[in-house]
Amino acid sequence: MSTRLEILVQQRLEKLEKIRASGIDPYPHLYQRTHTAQQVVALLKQDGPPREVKVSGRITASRPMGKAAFMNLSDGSGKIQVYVRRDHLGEQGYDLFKLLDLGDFIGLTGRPFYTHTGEPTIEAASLTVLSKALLPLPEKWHGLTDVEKRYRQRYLDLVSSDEVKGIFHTRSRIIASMRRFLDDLGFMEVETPILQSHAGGAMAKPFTTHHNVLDRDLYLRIATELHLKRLLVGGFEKVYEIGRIFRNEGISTKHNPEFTSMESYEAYADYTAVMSRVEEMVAHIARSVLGTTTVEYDGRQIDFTPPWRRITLRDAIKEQCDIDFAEFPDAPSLAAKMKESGMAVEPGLGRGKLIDELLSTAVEHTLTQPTFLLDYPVELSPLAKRKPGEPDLVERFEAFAGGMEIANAFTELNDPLEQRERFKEQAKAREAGDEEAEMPDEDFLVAMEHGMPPAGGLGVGIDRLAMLLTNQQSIREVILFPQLKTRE
RNA sequence: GGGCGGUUAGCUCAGUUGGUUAGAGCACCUGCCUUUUAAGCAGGGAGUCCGGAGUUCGAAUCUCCGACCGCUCACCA
Repeated sequence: MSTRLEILVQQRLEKLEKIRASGIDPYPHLYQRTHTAQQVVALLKQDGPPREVKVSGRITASRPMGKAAFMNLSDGSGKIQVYVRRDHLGEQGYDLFKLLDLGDFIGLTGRPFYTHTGEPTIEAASLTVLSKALLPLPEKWHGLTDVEKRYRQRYLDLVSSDEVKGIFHTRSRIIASMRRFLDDLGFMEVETPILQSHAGGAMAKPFTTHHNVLDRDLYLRIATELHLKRLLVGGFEKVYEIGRIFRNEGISTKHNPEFTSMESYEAYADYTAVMSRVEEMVAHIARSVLGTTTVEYDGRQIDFTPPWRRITLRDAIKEQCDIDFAEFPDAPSLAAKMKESGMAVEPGLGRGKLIDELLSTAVEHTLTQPTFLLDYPVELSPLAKRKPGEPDLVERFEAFAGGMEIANAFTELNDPLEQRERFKEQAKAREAGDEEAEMPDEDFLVAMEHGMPPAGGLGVGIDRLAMLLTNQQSIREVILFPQLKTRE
């Protein structure tokens, strides 16, 4: 800590002591306001004689003028100007005012009025210190622009930027709107374990942790899928879970090691039913949160109005790079074709991974408008049901918008014998070095052997949906406390 | 993990070819000011120039090593 900051803190500590010395508790327990800042502004617009109000908030600006001063007081609703006058407040009250700093929380009583310039203002009759701040806040005009500091000390970012506050408010409303949409359709929200002995339900590397008393390694979940399906076995026909998922993979503008997903499962539905559900849900959320289904993202308009474009993965790849993967029944021939088209192909990849490669390198970034890609290779989807008549494919779709995947869904595999076979294939891939291959989960298989109804399942990336609906190009702008390296 | 860029006062930023004591605005302190609003006027204090090593008579500036951040590529949702 530099000398200069120490001086600023020392000055505030001295003021704190002076407040204490005058018999005032600078950190009192309770202050019951009668109005928020916004309510005071509304009150002033009404007719009738102004009545006294009691408000509280943080001092965010101060303009002293000798024996009077104006302050800006910010609370959760907005800000209101405060006028303090020695004549009105009295000697003692004005002395207390002089011991206040930017950043302090105060309460005050007074009558609202309009100044000559028309600013809604409260003339303070009494001041109460609610919390003395010891450290200075970021500069009032530019706020906090140091990106690292914004993430590490998000509270300062929030204090100094209404825009940032707005993004997280919107995120909260997106999730609330999603809950309401699902609840209204009769879905039941549930909670399943984050600590798991098998990290299944997705192709991803898990975080490992350890339970001391049981002396067992556990994984942080990489998906909620396998537990939600157990609930289908148990007889809950429409369930969903909104929760944190952990994946031990790279960090980027589109990836955080922990992120929020919504997974839902509906008995007696298939992926076509889920598809309409997704487009309706996203349109509903956009409408209820933003008032429109057309949003601007990264300089382009995205229209979420249903129906969204539907195209098979095969056709989408054909469209972008003129490769029809159906014509290449095995990995070597597909890899050869990809190399022929000038693509760098990692050796040893299976056919499914090659197709995934085509999707992510050639197709994904082109999908600005909401698009469903349908029918994925079975190797990539060990938990999805095969497409009738096309044994290499499963009934699966992914939804894209703004060049990002935002949802993944399939008709759920409910044949326990086939599921067991699929797990075996995944185990082989894992032995061959594929760390992302599905871990066989015997307990889940036993559940399925007791009978799982046909069902449609869905996973939505909530952070990415929030990015799209708030026009943010980095996932860190929609996660309050994104993962950063700790300084050594 | 690779490439490129960045890190200077509490905050936002300048800093010339390597050259005197590293500057400005906000914030802070003192004085004046009872309708201001990025209040104003006058004065003042405040720095581990990200860390370390090196080159040099002399380094915020050049070189090397390291830390962290951003963008981007690869992996992933």
